[in-house]
Amino acid sequence: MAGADGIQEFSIGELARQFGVTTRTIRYYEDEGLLSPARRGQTRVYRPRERVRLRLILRGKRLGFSIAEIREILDMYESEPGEAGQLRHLMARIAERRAVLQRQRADIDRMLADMTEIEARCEQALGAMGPAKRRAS
Amino acid sequence: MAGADGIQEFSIGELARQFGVTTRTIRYYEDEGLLSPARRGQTRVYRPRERVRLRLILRGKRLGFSIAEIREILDMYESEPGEAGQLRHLMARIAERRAVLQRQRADIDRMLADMTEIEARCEQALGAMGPAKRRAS
DNA sequence: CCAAGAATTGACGTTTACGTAAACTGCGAT
DNA sequence: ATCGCAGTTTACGTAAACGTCAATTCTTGG
Repeated sequence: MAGADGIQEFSIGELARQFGVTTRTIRYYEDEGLLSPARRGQTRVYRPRERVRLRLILRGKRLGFSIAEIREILDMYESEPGEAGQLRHLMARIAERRAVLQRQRADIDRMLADMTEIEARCEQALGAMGPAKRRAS
Repeated sequence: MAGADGIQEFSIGELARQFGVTTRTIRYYEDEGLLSPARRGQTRVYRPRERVRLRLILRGKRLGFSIAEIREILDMYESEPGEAGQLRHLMARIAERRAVLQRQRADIDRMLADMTEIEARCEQALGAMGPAKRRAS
């Protein structure tokens, strides 16, 4: 489970269990260029860096992003301090992504507010219902 | 575009333009039971209620929900004050949905924080770059 | 040394969410 | 009348994101 030295290593199966996905999924992400684990012989070896990447991938998935979008986001995380033009381009992409995220946040807030409202109506309906018909507090 | 009386009506094409989707998409949502517009003859007529539903559907899409999840959410919005058991069940589903939304919100906040950090590194790299290499302020 | 449980590659299957094309209908303007 | 446009149904096509074998190899505890 861990290398002889201090840094931790994981097999594909361990990673799959930890994150609740299948090994197929992890290999698929590699095919799509989102992961590139080291190899010991023929076997994949995942170290912290790849683990972090997988965590980011799954975070993106929970937000509904496509593999292509996630690839773009990952590229942002490990962009080298390159040339000025590159940097400006990267900052533009960050701005776009930020805009999408903020819209999603607004959507979530609206939907959460709606849930709260519906919930209140439910509670009120329960309250207005003869206590005989209720079963809990 | 509007009925003889006060309430507004829309054709499928108008709705598609307003929301930036295709008519195919709107018909698909109907096939999936998410919309059920009135009919004038054979032609679909959309009134405010269906328009609101479409707005909710697209909000759900932006958050990455599947058609099935969106169907569930829509069901919550127009649940009739039914029986106590139903109400409790509905409230449980609301709680689940709220949990998902809150997790998404947390994911978004983390990602936004990351974007801010990356952006800061970019700006710093630009600043540390000989002003000769920069092109804007 | 050896059986059994992981891992690997390859390939075909599946579901979701529409896109796209064909063939037809109804209607308002010319 | 008819031209053209918007709408309708039916049906096949497709890209994305894996699922699901199958055949093979690795490696590891006993």
